[in-house]
Parts: sequence; C-alpha cells; structure tokens
Amino acid sequence: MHTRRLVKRSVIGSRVYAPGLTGDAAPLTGVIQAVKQDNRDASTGHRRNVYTVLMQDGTLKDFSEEEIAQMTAKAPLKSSLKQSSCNGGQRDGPTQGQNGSMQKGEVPSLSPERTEEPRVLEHKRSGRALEPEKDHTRSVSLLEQKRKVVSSSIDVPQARKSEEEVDMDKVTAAMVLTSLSTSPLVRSPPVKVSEGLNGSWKDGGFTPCSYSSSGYWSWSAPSDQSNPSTPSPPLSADSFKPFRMPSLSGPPDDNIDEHDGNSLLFDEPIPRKRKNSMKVMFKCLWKNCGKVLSTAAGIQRHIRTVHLGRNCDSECSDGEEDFYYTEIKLNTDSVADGLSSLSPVSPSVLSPPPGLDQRQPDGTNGAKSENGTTTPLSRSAPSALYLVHTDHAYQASPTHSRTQGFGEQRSQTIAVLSSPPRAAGSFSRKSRGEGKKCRKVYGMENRDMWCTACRWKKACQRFVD
DNA sequence: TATGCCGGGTA
DNA sequence: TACCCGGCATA
Repeated sequence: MHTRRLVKRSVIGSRVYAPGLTGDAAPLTGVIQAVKQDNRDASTGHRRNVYTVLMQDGTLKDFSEEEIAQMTAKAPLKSSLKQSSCNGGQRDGPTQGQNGSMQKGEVPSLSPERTEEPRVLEHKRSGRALEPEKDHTRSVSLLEQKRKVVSSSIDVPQARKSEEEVDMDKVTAAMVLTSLSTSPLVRSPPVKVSEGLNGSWKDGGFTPCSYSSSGYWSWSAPSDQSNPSTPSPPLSADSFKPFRMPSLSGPPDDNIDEHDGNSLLFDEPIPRKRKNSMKVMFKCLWKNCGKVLSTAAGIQRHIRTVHLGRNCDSECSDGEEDFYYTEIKLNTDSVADGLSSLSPVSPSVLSPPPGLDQRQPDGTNGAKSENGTTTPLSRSAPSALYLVHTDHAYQASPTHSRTQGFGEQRSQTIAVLSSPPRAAGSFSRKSRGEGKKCRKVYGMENRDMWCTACRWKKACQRFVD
C-alpha cells in the first residue's frame, strides 16, 4: 500500500520516450500524467496499469505497462545522459528494492527528478522541455560556484590573454637585447648596451627592474651575462676610478672623456689583464704640454726639439731635457686616459709664453739696459722653470692664470714636477744666487728701483742666476 | 749677519 | 692679483 502509493506517486510526472507514436521516426517524449489500473487482466490475477501520458504534441495517450516500459527504456537513457554529469542517479537505489513488481514502473523512477519536490515536478510538467537544460545549467552554475570559491581563495590571474600579449612584447624586446648583447659590435660598451636596453624596454613598455628582480627572464641572461662576459660597468668603473679621480677634465668634458676612455678601454679584448698593470711613462713637464711618452729618449727628443728648439741629436744635449720631464708610473689604462686628456693641450705650448718677456723689460725702473738681455734658459723654458723650479713661482703665478683649464692637471703636474727635482737635491731650495741682486745693486735706499720680486722678497727676476 | 727667497697672509 | 712679511736657508 504504502509502496504502491509511493510507486504511483513516483511514476506520475515521469518522462517517457515514445518513438514512432505518430508514425514518423521523430521521437516524442511524454510525461505520465496518470496511472490507472486496467481490470482486463484481473482474471489472470494480473493487474495491469495503464498510464496516461501527455505527449509532447499536447495529446493524451494511454499506454500499457509494456509500452511504457519500452518507452521508458529509452527515455532514462536519454535523460541519464544529460543528468549523469550532475546527480549520477543514485538516489533511487532504495526505491528499486522496495517493490519488485514495480520493476517496470521503477523505470520512470530511474529519472532523477522522481524524488524531487513537487514544486520541481510542476516545473517539469509545465516546462519539461527546459528541464534538462535547466539541470544542466544548474550543474554548470554549481561548477561555476565551485570555481568562484576556488578563485576567491586562489589568486587566479585574470585577463591572462592580454598579459601573454604583453609578455610577447617583452620576449621580443628581450630577443632584441639578446641579439644586441651578443653582437660583437656592442658587446663591449655597456653604455650602449644599457641604452639599447632602455630603448627596448621603452618599446616593450615595461620596466627593467620588475624583471631583473623577479628573474622572470631566465633565458634573457645575456643582459645579465653582459656583466661577467663583457667589461662590466662596475668593474670598469672601479678600474677607472684611480686615474679618473685626478682627471683633468671638468664635469662638462666628463662625458666625452668617459666615452673616449671607454673606447680605449673596451676596445681591448681582455681589459682585466690590464688591471694592475703598471707602466712607466715619461711626462713632459713643459708648461701646458704634459705630453706623455713611453720612452725616455722619446720625451727627451720631444723636449729638445719642441721646447728647447734644438734640432741636434742627443749627443749635443747637455742633459737639460732631464729637468723637463718626469717619470710616472701609471696603469696602462691611466696612460690612455692621460694621453687623451693631456695631448690636446700640448700644441699650444710650442710658442713660449709671453710672461717672461713681458716681465723682462720691467719698465718700472731704469734697469732696462742691464736686463735687456735674457738668458737662453729664461727665453727657452720660462714656463718650465715655473713648473719645475718654484723659484719663479711668483712669476709663474700670473702666467699660470692664463692657463685656465689646466686645473688639476697643473697642480698634479707641479706636484709631480717638484718632487723628482727636489729629490735630486737640485731644487730643494734654490741656493742663494751668487750674482748681484737688486738689493745689492741698488741698495736698500733705492728699494723702489728693485724689481718687483726683490721688493716682494721673492726671487729676483731681474738678475736671474 | 746679510742676503735670498719661500710660503703665507692681506687687501 | 698685487703686495707684504715672517721665517728659513745659506754665504
């Protein structure tokens, strides 16, 4: 009793499949609207149920259990296909074992909707065609809900497509960088590489730091490898520091000098080998010259011919050239820098500075006749005396002022100059001149007749020893 | 001691 | 830059 009601209740509303009911091959589906007992077989003791099915076309038809069984044999198949993904149809298991006679009737019960609430069944009745899709939609919505739950807890990147597109730009930029960094033409100068990086990054629209920190570009190692495989900027900068610190060039020329320095340095295939490599060079101490040569003979010849105006060979040299150059120990890199920074100055020295000749007349007094002649030394190497020989520093000071731009080079040069001669003892402190001086010549009473230097208690410029 | 002059200070 | 001067070295 209870079971029957349960079965009836379960059968009603079930969907059946009725192929060829209308004669054509088009399958029709229907929903069992009612179940009634057929007494025709009561004699056999077999009560048969007649099912009233509302067909899809709106007609009502009665089907026997066998027909229904055949019909439902296909219907669940179809429905199960749609619903298996959601429910699996396992909820009907207990029902199957409750009534063995309902094996045929249980077929509709295979439908998952069978155990659903009446409200749902009404939905099935009214809109049965939408029913599978609805369940499907529900299942999909469940999946989406699950995804949302997962998404809420897991940070799933969105708009991944666009990000990949951006990545492609980055990849392209990185490929360009790779080709640039591996190119022999730009392998050496890191500055150019960095420029290329910047440009490419700009084009790529991403900042380099984001990738350098994240290491996302594991294959873009060339940008990083540029440091070990090429003269890395830190290394080169360190190697430059020792001789760039005293660099003579001011800030405006830094770029040029640096560029030149880089060119000199980075053209070397193995710059590291040059590090700590000391080389003895000979630097001309002639004022505004500073020419650096690698050999003493060369610098002597330079001084002798250029500054002293002697065209003879070294045989006729009296060794005066020795006073006008100094020996410097430099890194090979420093030499290059020194050459680049000093050589442009040298040509301006060929003409002797007018300082001494202008001072020699010394028109303030009447000693013109006496100092009308100047010593060859004073004529030939006045500025050198200022540099090498500080006795005329007071005279050199106005002359040095004309050599603006010499800057640190001058001070450095003076330092270098003063050291070797003083070490030699010749110029530590100029010994008192043996010749007559303004004091002796004019006396204290005629002090106004002294040369300026004598008045200033400086080395006499009139009676130079 | 006288002289030469370097180094530093000042205007 | 011109000028001055203390102080040192040297004859």
